[in-house]
Amino acid sequence: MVTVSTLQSEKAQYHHGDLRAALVEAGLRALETSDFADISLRQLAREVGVSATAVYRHFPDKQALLQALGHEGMEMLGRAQQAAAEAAGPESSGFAATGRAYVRFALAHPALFRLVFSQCEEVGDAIFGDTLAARLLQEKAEALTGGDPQETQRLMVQAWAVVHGLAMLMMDKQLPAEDDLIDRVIDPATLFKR
Amino acid sequence: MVTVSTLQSEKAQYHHGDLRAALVEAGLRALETSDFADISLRQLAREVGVSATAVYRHFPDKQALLQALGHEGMEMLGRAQQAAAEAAGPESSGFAATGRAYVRFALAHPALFRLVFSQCEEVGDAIFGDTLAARLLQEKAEALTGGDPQETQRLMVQAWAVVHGLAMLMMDKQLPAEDDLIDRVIDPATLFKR
DNA sequence: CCCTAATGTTTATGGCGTAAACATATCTGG
DNA sequence: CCAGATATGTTTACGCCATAAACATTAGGG
Repeated sequence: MVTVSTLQSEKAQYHHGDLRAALVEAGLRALETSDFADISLRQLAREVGVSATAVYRHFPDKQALLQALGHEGMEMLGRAQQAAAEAAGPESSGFAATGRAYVRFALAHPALFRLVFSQCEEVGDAIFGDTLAARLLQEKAEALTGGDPQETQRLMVQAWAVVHGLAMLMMDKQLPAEDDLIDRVIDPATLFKR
Repeated sequence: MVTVSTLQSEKAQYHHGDLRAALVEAGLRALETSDFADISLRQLAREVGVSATAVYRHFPDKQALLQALGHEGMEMLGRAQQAAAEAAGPESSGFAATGRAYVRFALAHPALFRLVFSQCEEVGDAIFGDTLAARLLQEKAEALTGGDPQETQRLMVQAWAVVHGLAMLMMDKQLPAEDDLIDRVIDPATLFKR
């Protein structure tokens, strides 16, 4: 329990050290137990031990803080996808593993997942941009369509929509959040066989 | 412009007539232009011309008002599905028409659509319960699986997930909200051929 | 080494949800 | 027909929130 930038005692210091990072960290922690609609700047400030308005030295407004949290979440999701793709190896079914990782991430961090999609308009680009998961999916789709770009795009959108919809419906308790249902819905043998 | 329960002049009356219905109506109107996180009881009360706390004679709290709005939205969505199913006729492709109607409803009333799924846990039951759309979908799914109930359920969940995910991703600007993309993704010739 | 910019704090404003006490209209039974 | 009782609104009040403005402290570069 030591402050970041100095070796002084733990006595209250006027300057925090790295308030911005501390606020983001506190925000991510809050999102593990609260919906993002219930996050308050004052509460985060309190948790970090700083006055309510100190936040505004690092973020122009609440929206900007939420955006930073969303960006953080987006990178976490991207890393989860990447890790799943790597763990699955380069076989063609690796794509399904990334789909399952997508849904599991949403169920493990629902508030953060929702925040990501309500704050960032480029999640797809970030996740599908130039990642292993993206290459797996595109490879699979192209193999099935013989290279037709229109059809390839359709397959990729369908795949994304299925996992995103499944994640949403499970988070919203429209479907039971059960692993075997996830596995059955994202089974590449049925989802991509045609 | 006449009050509901009396024929008196339009002068301010102590009693409103049907405040509950007026609040729901105002709420639905507000949801056409604002996200549901931004609607306030005080604003709705103002619009209806009543004191801020009058709301509490008809709803225990804000959550209850939102729930009522969600219920209303759920029925609107159900009617849209039913209408689409009827308009498409009983051919097997009628199912696709209900899917397109689902996505178009979401894009036409995004705040209401989101509210429905954040307030009601039984949307699927309400929409898929005993409607024409539900019968079309189940028929189609059973025809493809030869009656296997497990497989039928999987197909139905996949179908719901695709349209729900597509709606969400388009609302969140992750995908362009274009009609021809909707049509291509929900084409029964590709979505259900296997 | 001082002074300037960066970073925090205090104070203030207006909006919000909601509880409590009070006011008025409608309904219901004698 | 009329007196409560009940339903429905209003006023007032409280504590929380986001945010703006003015002020305080500190760190770091000429």
